[in-house]
Amino acid sequence: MTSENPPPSDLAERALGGANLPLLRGHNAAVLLGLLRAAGEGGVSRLELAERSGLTPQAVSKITARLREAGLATEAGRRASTGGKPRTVLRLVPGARYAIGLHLDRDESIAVLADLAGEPVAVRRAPLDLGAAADEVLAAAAAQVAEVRAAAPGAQVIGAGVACPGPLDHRTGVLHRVTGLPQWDGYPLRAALTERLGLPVVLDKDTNAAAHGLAQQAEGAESFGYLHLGTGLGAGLVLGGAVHRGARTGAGEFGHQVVQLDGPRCGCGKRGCIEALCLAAVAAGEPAEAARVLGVGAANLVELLDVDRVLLGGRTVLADPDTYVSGVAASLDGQLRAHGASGARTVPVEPAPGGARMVALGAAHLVLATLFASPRGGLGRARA
Amino acid sequence: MTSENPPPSDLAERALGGANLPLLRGHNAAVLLGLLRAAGEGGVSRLELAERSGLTPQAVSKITARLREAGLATEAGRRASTGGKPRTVLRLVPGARYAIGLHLDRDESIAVLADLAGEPVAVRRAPLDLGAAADEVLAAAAAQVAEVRAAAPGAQVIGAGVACPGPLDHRTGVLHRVTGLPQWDGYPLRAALTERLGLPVVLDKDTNAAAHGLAQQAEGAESFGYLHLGTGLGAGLVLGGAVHRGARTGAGEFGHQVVQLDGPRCGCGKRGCIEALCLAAVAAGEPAEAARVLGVGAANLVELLDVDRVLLGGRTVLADPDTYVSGVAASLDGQLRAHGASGARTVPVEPAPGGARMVALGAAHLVLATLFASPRGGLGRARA
DNA sequence: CCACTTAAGCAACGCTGTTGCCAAAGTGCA
DNA sequence: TGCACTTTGGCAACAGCGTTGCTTAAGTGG
Repeated sequence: MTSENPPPSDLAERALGGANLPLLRGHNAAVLLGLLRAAGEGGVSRLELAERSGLTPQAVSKITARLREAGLATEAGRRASTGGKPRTVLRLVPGARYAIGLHLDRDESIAVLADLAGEPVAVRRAPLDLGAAADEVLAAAAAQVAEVRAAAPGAQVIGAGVACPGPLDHRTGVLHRVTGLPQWDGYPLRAALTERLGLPVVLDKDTNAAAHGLAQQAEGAESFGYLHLGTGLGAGLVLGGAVHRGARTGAGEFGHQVVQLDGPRCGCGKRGCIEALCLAAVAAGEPAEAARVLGVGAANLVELLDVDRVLLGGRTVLADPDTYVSGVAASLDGQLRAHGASGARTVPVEPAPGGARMVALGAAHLVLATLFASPRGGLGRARA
Repeated sequence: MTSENPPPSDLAERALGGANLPLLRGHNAAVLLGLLRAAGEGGVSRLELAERSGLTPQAVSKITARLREAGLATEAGRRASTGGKPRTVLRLVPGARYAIGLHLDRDESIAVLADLAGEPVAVRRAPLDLGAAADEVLAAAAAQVAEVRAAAPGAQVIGAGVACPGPLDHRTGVLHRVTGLPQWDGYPLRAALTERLGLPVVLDKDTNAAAHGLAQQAEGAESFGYLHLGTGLGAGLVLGGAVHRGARTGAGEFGHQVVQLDGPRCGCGKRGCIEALCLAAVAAGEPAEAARVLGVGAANLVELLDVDRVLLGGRTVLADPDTYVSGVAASLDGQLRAHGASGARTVPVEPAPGGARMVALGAAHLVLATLFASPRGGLGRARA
């Protein structure tokens, strides 16, 4: 790769659609990088890359040669022979690039340094008062980022992904009214951090960052809903392999889905919101009832969007994972079975792996994603 | 266009991702065709196509020359001069290709012949008993298709889109248990019709076909929910310009969203489904209450997916559009305003245009869509 | 009538993936 | 040990894509 790829996902002021050769080149490079990442430490041979990408073996040879020249990939051993010359295995070079992930939560912040393979290289966790002055918060965040960068001196860091609670605009990087923290309303966090860190910054909701990270890890998880039960209740949606943010980054408002017409009033002003019902059950020490309600909401989500699975996370869930996972699964199954009749479909409910740093790692993945292409995206397949 | 484009959206046995030059060529041709269609009868100049696609003017000249050679586009007058040579206007040739749209409903079927511009050229409406034997239904459908084809003898028909109620698999073209019509369970309708009609066939749910058609018509309707209230209640979802079908074409099960925990039992076996509540209100002669409930469900959908607008259709709505549109709008607004606080966002609620033949026309659009590219899809924009 | 402006095609070009061919590097049997 | 065979993967030539530089076409306006 003698010249840099055009960034596959940019600000995208307007999607134009026309494609030219440099774009084609960058796209194919991103596709192969995506396949290399998916192969993990085991690696892939050139011919396997050709099969999976639809490119010819010769094209794969050329493109991987550029990737190796750029230091992004390397040869790593060879397969067993099947009667002829054994296949050479190619592997991603994890240390070729790094990305920062920063999770700014209400009372703490977590920063990670992730390598090209998406593995965390360094993690820093520190208390944070998101209600403090903006400059104070930015300084703390910058210091934390500097600490994780110190873990790999000289590393080529391509950007920082920042995950926050509450409504925000992913495209402009501006925060909206974070519940209970009015001082952040309208604050251009991405611009401020870009300047402070000297790095490209992407900003997203915490649930979206988590969902994005989970989408990279779970193998065939093309579509799922990630339900986050913590101080509030939110969701991240992955549809067709990509995070669905909606027209204004507002998608995923799962907590204020009404599941009880004219039910008890919620803090948001509506009645019968699932968040109000769930949190009331949690407060009353009835996690089983909370899980039942959550399962009904999950069933609504599954039926409306036809997702493959449901993942659960957040502090409340992490405190008692078995109760929630089995409770939600039972409730969800009951709903689907009642409805499904012959369909008899079951949707797996699982705890989201990764623990507390999952959101920060997902934020780092948001940055890394600019280098890779998911198999779904792009023009389609090359060969008829 | 000396050789045929590779079909941009095919069976897609597996999305591979790699792109080569023929694919690039077909993609750009599809992009320009999409822009030509969007321009309508007014047409577009080459330079405007270049701006909107991101391609260079010279590339647009070459590609449009191929399109003109293939008969898909033509020159149509010129713009007023701005001091130099006036721009030549290009326009789609509507009669260059046609597509069949077939809506098989429970008690009637509607067939349309649509031209390249998506306009209906012929419409046939006939009673149909979907409960009859498969051969009988197929014969009736084939006869109806022959009738609309007769309206344009010699027309080049590229395929037929077929819209059905109930669950089905869009990818394989197999019907699942259509409510109340068990004989269709597992029937490979697409394969049967492909053979019978001698045309490529795409099969989709009626609500998806409607949503797809509406997505082509409404200008900037990148994302919306189409709610269909007829004998049942369903939805078609358009997210990011494309119909969202989910992993198994099961998305859009809006009617059995639970909005009343432990509410009245629904025919599906669950409790408090929005369909049961709505239809009960309709049966009781209380359309205002039905609209209120529908509005709560619409608010759930809007908040979960962050769509731009809500469209209403279906027989029940068509019978009393004003009541439903204003009732749902009021209910939806109330929900969003209560929640939104400063956001104060309003989501327009509109009746779906097109009347009874809308689903059939949308089905025809499903076929035509294989020729066009939406501005969102593809690799991105060409020029930095 | 002529200078100027704008549109659009021609020709040469750089670069993409593709094709045909050959060297490299193994296996397995004689 | 040697040789036939299989498979991998690079080299070289190539067709075809959009791009660039330039020319021609077709208007306006003084």
